[in-house]
Amino acid sequence: MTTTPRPSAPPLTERQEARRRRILHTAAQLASRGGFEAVQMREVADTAGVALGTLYRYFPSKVHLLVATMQDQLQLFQEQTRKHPAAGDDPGARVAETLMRTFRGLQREPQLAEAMVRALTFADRSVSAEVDQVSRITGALILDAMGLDHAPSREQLAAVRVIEHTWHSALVTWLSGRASIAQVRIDLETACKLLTIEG
Amino acid sequence: MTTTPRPSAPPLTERQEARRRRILHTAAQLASRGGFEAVQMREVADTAGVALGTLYRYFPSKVHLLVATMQDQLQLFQEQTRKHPAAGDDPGARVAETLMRTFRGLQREPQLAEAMVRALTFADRSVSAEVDQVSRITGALILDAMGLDHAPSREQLAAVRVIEHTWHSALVTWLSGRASIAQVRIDLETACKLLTIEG
DNA sequence: GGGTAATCTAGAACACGTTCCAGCGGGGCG
DNA sequence: CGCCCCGCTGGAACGTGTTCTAGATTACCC
Repeated sequence: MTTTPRPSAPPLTERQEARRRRILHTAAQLASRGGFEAVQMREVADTAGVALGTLYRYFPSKVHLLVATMQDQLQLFQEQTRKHPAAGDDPGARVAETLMRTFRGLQREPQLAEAMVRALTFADRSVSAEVDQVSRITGALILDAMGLDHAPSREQLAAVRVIEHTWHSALVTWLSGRASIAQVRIDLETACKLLTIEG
Repeated sequence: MTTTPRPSAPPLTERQEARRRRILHTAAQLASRGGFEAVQMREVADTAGVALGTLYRYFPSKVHLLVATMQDQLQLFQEQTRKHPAAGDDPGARVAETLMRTFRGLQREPQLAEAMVRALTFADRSVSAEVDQVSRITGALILDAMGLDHAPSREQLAAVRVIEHTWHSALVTWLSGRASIAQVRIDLETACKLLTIEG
């Protein structure tokens, strides 16, 4: 569940893996400075030391590139969270706390967050596989935080979906300056009530 | 609450109002055909019979244009809904039903829906006022469907926010082909449970 | 009607995502 | 070793959103 880099593609050589990393790192760096619009494909290519055509061979569009960056970052958060899981006896509270921690992680680089989330929501069908992967990681994050000792019920899975929707949409409203962090917390906590209530 | 076209701007002359309408109509028409990317500013201007500069005077960006289109469409739905409100004794069910109706309305012109929603989620801070207006209409739609005879409680308002998040995000996942209509219905119904439950 | 300021038009120009092409280099295979 | 294929490079070129400019038209006030 932790690594699914290229399901059905030939494995990359070491140099290629290094290139891919350089590109992702450059994208994150540029995004951290100026957000979505500061990630310019020519500049990414130059800074990462690859030709523009090569950049497009690795990531077929700017959106693909930034969604891949989001995958990267989310996996880092996931590892962090597994090392230091949220405490508490209420599953809903643990989930809300975990998501708020992730939120604060994103908040530390708001421009990077803006770039990744804009890409994520702007993505069309050609990126749906990659976006789905992000969604899967997010879902895993939530399920981890629930700390179940058995398989989740149908109701729980439905609740997780709504929490995920709330997470994404709240992120968007925060990034566009239409909601405060406090409001995001309230929204997440409200959605998490679905976990502890028998519908 | 129904009309807030230009909060603090000089009123438009008749010719100007007609131009604005022509532009919005053209945008919706082009979007219906080919979605977001088919709405090309030059073509909108040509078809609407205005100069490119004029188009940009009325709508400062493609995103502004499509968000305004969304406002337009949503208000139509709102009028429809007020004429034929959803029946049923459970507020949550009424809300879910109302949103599903709106959903099916959008489904009738999927390309138009795609264009409007892509614009809505891609919007940056410079469009936040307009996006907020869309959010307000959506909220009103939900509150109408709840059919309250008194002011909504804090918990109810919180639930409405989560329902709205779910609505937006579910719309996005449906448009990008990652969720079926049935799944969207389930997600909305799940979120609507928050209304009938005392937190 | 005349004057003036705002608005509109036509079209060039610019920025950036994306595509394409010609040539080069390195790694595997005979 | 020589050859070939594949990926990489550098750079031109294209499409579309956005901006800018000069001149025509309109709206409005006297």
